[in-house]
Amino acid sequence: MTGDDTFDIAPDWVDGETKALEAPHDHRAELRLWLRLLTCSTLVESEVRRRLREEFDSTLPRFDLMAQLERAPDGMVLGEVSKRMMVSPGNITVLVERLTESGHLSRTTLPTDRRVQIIALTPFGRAEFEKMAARHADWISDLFAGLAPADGGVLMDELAKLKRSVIASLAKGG
Amino acid sequence: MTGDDTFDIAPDWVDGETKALEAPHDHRAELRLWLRLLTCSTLVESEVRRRLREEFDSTLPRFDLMAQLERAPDGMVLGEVSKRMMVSPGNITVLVERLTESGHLSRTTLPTDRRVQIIALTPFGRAEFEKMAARHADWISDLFAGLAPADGGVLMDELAKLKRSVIASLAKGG
DNA sequence: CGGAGAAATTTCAAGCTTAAAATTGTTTTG
DNA sequence: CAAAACAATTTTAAGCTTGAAATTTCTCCG
Repeated sequence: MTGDDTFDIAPDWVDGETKALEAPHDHRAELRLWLRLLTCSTLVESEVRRRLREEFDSTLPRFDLMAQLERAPDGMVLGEVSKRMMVSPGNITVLVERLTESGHLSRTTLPTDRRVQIIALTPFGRAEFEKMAARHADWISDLFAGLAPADGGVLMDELAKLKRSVIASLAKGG
Repeated sequence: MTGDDTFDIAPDWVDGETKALEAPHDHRAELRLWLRLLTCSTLVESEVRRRLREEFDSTLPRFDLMAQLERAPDGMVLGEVSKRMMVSPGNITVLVERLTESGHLSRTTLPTDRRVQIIALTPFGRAEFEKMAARHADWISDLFAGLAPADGGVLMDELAKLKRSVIASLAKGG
């Protein structure tokens, strides 16, 4: 596919614009960038999963769920949690089931609308989460320690631009 | 760990000048950076998964496996694939099973060492993969289109630094 | 040779994830 | 008011993922 000029010869009925759309653009730079981004986040993420399991016998999804609830002392509606975590509603159902069994979460049906489930951290769940969150912050800090503060700032900015690009593309093309 | 990445505005205080704010236990900058990184890769990754399913009735793990095999015309040992993909060996077993059933992969036992399985793309598998890879490159290109080439370059460099930091931290003894 | 140990892979049990269908409850409308 | 539309959640079926245990096959050393 590389070093191949097959596509330079286009039928006459292909106008400039169509040809441009169909020509094999060089997407290598974007692909490499994407692979590198994915590598970084996979490395960090699997290390975090490993340590959550080893130190707390817990999982990342559970940690994330509790993190969402931490800032909502009065609890949160299931659907809201699902949206914030960007996962399917059915997924939340299972996680909540487990965390309720283990005493980390409480769950209430809203009296005024019995379709709605509200979940919140129990005092026990909150205490457990705080332990985990403190360790989690340490881990991330260690993993990122080799990055100079200035580089961290640049990375924040560039990732913000990337995020805008991705969201714009999703909104436009779906 | 997926999440809202609430911090959309780049923090001006993350730079060399304001080190005073970096108290010993303040890990907020790293946490925010990590959340943003994760948000970006989650956004891209789930879109890629969605499209692989919709357009090809396939999955990201299968695509990744085939991608590893694409540049190995003589095939690759299972363990090598597992290392390169950074997933467990048992995982590869299942993926290979499915892709072999569907005719995308061939699998041979090495005659000189019957413990060793060698897998390779079949011609059909290669053809299918090439279709998918072309589309995949287009998707990534679109998603990243809002990022100026210069920003892409900066991002590559900064992610390289981050990757080094993470790997160094993992090696040191996390 | 023969057994200990190492290496490659598979199996297993448990958990996560999703899309789609089903369920339950509420609201709107004819 | 009932029926239809809508909303929140759960269920279901399928697939991915992992760590640990098991299996098969080699290799090495006495």
